[in-house]
Amino acid sequence: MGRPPCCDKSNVKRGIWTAAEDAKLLAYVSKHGVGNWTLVPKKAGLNRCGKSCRLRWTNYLRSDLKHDSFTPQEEEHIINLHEAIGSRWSLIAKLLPGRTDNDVKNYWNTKLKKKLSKMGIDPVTHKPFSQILSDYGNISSLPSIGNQFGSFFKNLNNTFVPKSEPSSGITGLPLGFQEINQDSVQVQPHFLNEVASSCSSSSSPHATDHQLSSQPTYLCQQSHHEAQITPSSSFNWSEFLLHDPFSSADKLKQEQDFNGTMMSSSSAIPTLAGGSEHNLNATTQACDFGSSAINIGGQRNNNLVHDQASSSSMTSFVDTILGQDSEMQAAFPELLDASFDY
DNA sequence: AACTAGAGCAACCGCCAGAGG
DNA sequence: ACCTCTGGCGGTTGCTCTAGT
Repeated sequence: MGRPPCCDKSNVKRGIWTAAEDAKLLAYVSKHGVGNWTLVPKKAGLNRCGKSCRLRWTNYLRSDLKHDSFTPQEEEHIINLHEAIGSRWSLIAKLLPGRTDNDVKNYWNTKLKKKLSKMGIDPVTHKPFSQILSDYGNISSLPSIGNQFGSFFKNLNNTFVPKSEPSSGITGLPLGFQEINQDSVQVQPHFLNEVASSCSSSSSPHATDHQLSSQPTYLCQQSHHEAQITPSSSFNWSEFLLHDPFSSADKLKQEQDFNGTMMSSSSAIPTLAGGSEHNLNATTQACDFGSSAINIGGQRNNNLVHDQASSSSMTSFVDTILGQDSEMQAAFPELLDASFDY
């Protein structure tokens, strides 16, 4: 006999939240804090599962959330954090102020996985496809390898098979993925050019400002003592990052500020690859983000609310709600400071 | 204008860990 | 030690929107 459901699903509303429900939840949480989520729907007058309320709050209603699109800097950090710690979305989100695990997860699944595949990088291992192939030698033996390379083959099929050239060495691989030798695998420049031109994003003239390093390394998360593979042909993620031609000056400044704060935190990232959960937590907690409004693991910063409300692309309803929230915070700072801890 | 496919995203599901009795 | 409950997490689903035909 399994665990009983947290609520009677036949009697609770499901699906998209209405503006009225949002308002009720926001008003309740602003006044009382979160506390026991199972009691929240009842006290707030909502016919919802407590779990659903918590999710709605954490993923949408929190005033410290960004509702605009991901910046190239954020994208870069997601990629590197995923490389370091895998699909630990909540941890990754904690290192990206204003983003939720759901945001990051969705963005990864819809955008970044495809982008990495286009670049010839397996999004699971962050290794070049060619490296994976060379690791396992004869391609004809690969079907027996099993699930480990499920994503690899899927991505390989989706991305490269239509472009494969029969004359290139390994059957089914494009020229750009020719193995140079057994010890070092090069991603050839012409291939990178092809990838870059096939991507919707364009190279940013200031891309080098955001490089993680001049020679990105590929760490296999599944093996912490794995030797680092350094492609001899240098490139950086920023070459492939999204570029928003409609970025406003404000947004650019925001990105610059963000970059400045994130760079300090990213310096700690490489230690995560081979580190323990303890190290990760320590890094997370130590991460202050300087001018960022969020203090991870600390207290809510009320100053963010106004900026969020004025700069985000939220609907007028949400703007209104956030405005009310801001007023309530101003009126009852001690209440909120004591109640919020995320 | 109508239809379709794909992308994006909000929400749900089920599992797990930890706290408390 | 065991059980129950809750919060949190990652994976998945399904709805909505948009671009293409």
